[in-house]
Amino acid sequence: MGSVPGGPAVSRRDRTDDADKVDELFERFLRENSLKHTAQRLKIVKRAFSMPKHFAAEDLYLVLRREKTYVSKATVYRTLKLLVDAHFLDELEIGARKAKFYEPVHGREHHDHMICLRCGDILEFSDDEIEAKQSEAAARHKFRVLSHSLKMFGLCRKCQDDAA
Amino acid sequence: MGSVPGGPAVSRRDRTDDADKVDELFERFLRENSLKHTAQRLKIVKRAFSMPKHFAAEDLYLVLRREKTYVSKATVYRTLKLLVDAHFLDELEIGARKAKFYEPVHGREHHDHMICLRCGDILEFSDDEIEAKQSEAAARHKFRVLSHSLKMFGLCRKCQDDAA
DNA sequence: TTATTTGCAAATGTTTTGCACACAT
DNA sequence: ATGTGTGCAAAACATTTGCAAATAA
Repeated sequence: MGSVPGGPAVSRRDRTDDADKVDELFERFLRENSLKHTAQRLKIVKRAFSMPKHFAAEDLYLVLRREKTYVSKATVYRTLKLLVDAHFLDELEIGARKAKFYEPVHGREHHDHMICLRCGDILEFSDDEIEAKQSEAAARHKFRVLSHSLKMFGLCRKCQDDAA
Repeated sequence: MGSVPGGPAVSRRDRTDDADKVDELFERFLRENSLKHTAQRLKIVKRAFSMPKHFAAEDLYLVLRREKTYVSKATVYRTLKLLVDAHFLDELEIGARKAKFYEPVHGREHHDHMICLRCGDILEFSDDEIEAKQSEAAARHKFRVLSHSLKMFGLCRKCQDDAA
C-alpha cells in the first residue's frame, strides 16, 4: 500500500484488459499516476508478462540479463512492487524465507494454490463457496478483509506416483 | 520435517493432553525420541507455554532473558523447531519477511486466522465447511495435502472504529 | 530545471549454521 | 566415553534502502 510516490493513490487498473495489451495499459498507468516512462520499467514489464506462470524476482532479473537487458536488481524489485500495488501482478508467498512468486492478474478471478513440496509445482483452484464462507466468517467478527490467501502444501499427483 | 536428529520420525504427541501437563509430555517426548533432557530445553518449553496467545521466537528469547534465564537465541530457535516438528506448537507465518508466530496446539482443532494490518492482532476462526471444500478441491486434483493455511488480512473491528 | 529514477553497495531482519566447548547418558 | 546440545559469531538470503549520478518531463 502506498508505495507509489507522488500523486494520489494508484488508480485500479481496468478488469477488462487483455494479456497482449499490458504495455499499453502500463503506459497509461504511468501517465495517470505521474510516474516516469523509463526504458527500464518498460523492459521489465514487457518481460514480466511473458514469463512462466509463476516467477520470482530473481528469475526475471536473470532472464533479462541473459537476454542482454541490463537492469539492476533493485529496479526489478521496485518495478515489481509497483506492478503489485497497481494490481497488474499478484504476489504469492510460499514460505517465510523463500522468494515470492508473481503471477499476472489481467482480469482473472481470485484463486488459491496447492504447492507441491517435492517439485515446487503450483496448482491453482478456486471455490466460490470457500470464498463465501470466508466472507461470512469475517463479517461475523466484523473484520474488514483487504486480502486473503489460502494455500495447501503437499504432494502433487505426479510426485505421489514417483514416490511409490 | 525430519529436523529431529537420531532415531526414527518423531512420534506424534497425544491429542488428549492438557496445557498444564506440557512439561511432563515434553519430557516423555524427549525420552521416546532419545533426545537429551537439558536445562535449556526445559526452561524454554515451560516458558513457551505460558506466553501470550501468539508469540515470536525473539519475544520468548527476550522474556526468558528478562527473567534471568540466559539461553542463547540459537537454542531458542532450535527448541521451537523441535516443538513444531513434534506438534506441540503450530507455526503461523504472517508475512514473507516477518517473524513467525507460534501457538500451542495441545489438542486444539485446526483453525485459521484474521490478521489486523494496523494493530497486529490475530483473530482465530474455524469453519468445517471450508475445511471440507478444501479437501474436495485437493481430491479433485489428486493432491495430497500435508498442511494448509488460510489467512485474511485487513482491519479488526477496533481498528476500523479508530480510523473513523 | 528539477523532481524521479536508477545502480551500486551496504543494510536489513529473521533464521540457520560452523565450530569449539560443555554436558547428558 | 561419546555422541548431543549449547553459545557465539558469522553466514544465509531475499528484499530494501541511502546516496550520488543519470534522466524524463
